[in-house]
Amino acid sequence: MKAKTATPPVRSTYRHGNLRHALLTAGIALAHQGGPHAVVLREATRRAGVVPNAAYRHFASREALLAAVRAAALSRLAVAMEKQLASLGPAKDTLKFARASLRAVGVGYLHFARTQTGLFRTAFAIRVDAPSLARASKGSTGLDPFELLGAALDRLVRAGGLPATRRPGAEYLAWSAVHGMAMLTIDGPLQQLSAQQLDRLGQQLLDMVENGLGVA
Amino acid sequence: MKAKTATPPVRSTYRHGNLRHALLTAGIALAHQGGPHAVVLREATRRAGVVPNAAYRHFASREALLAAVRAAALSRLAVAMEKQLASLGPAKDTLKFARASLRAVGVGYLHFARTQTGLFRTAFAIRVDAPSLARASKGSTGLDPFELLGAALDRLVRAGGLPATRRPGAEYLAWSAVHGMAMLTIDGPLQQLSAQQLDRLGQQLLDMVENGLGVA
DNA sequence: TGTACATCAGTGAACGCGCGTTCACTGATGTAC
DNA sequence: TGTACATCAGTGAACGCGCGTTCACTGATGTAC
Repeated sequence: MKAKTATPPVRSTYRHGNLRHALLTAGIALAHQGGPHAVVLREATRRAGVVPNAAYRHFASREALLAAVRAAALSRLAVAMEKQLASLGPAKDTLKFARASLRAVGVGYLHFARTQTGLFRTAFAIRVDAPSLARASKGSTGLDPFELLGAALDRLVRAGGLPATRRPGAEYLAWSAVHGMAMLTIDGPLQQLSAQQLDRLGQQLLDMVENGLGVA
Repeated sequence: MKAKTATPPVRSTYRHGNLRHALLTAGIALAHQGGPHAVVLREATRRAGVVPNAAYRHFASREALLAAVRAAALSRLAVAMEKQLASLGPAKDTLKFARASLRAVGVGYLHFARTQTGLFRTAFAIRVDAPSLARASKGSTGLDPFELLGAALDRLVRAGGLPATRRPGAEYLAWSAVHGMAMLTIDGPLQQLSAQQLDRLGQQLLDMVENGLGVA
């Protein structure tokens, strides 16, 4: 069960150069394959080829390192969602495009949870509160995952696809559905489904959300 | 941060009597206030007033104790859902009753997650696969949480409230929505909402599920 | 009803573990003159 | 362009921690005769 680093910690210079970055990278790698629990300060320093307490020059505590990793994970989630949005191609029909945007956000979320399970777990470890989410967790468009969902819903309202009266709270409903399926996919009974089956079920879920929200 | 047991470990007899039960009870209490991580074998023995290794007469490992606690947590979840179902009163209109049943299942789930957070977390720690769920995780009606949901959906189909063609997979869609909201309530941005707001949002979620599933 | 004995639940002591964190240090770097 | 020096990134050694788990034991219990 003990993970050995492939790259031996070789270093010619006394100074590391960019230890903070190296620790963060190592932390992300640990989170990637093992979730938040695997983000172990000593292991991160080992991978960076540095003595354990060296980490304290850059992070106040293990918790601080984990927080940075979590922010990075959220940022990657945002990027994954943006990638799905970008794959939509240019908008011809505004309404269709708006609907497709909402679905793309959901698909990106589900896909990230499935393929980057460790990071997904880390992103939602213990608590996601607005302030901490606001930090370095943005994607390349400058929006965090939650804001991307909100923007998609707003676009849908503007395009006439969602009655404005149903807009308030809609992000929580849509997020719940998608987040729940993500969780059941990585921890629950949906684990044994194939990628294809999961894709189909994901589409059914998005159908349910659209219909349930009253999307035209 | 160190939790001291209120009841001192007093025991007159050499034999404990029912140590297995005492350990399980202690484990449940630990899970209740602290989630799966708080289920620490040594602490359970401390609370049972027994030496650490005594636990090994009854559980093969810490993991075995945790599994038993998890099953108990699932069972309590089932009971919570059954309680909501029982509160419906006698059925006059079959269709109305069937719809109310589905909602009751969801409300019970959400309420359990909110009020028994530690146990809810424990029930869904790491993996919930069908076989392990089948063990001692039933409620008083002999159904586990997932089966209760399935039964509610079946009843709805029989009552004509849900087209049979939409039945397959419906439990995963409904479960996703409710499970997601439960998670966001205990770990996510829904934490700061009041009980009243959460109740309202929960009802909105169930509306979405009904509409989205095509419930008549 | 009384005694001998096997069973096995709980004891006592001890392990090795890797973790996060603290301390006083050393020596490369970049800046001021 | 050359030297003196302050800075502070990384070192080396060591802690205490509580954990899960193993070992050989002891002594109460219940059963067989």
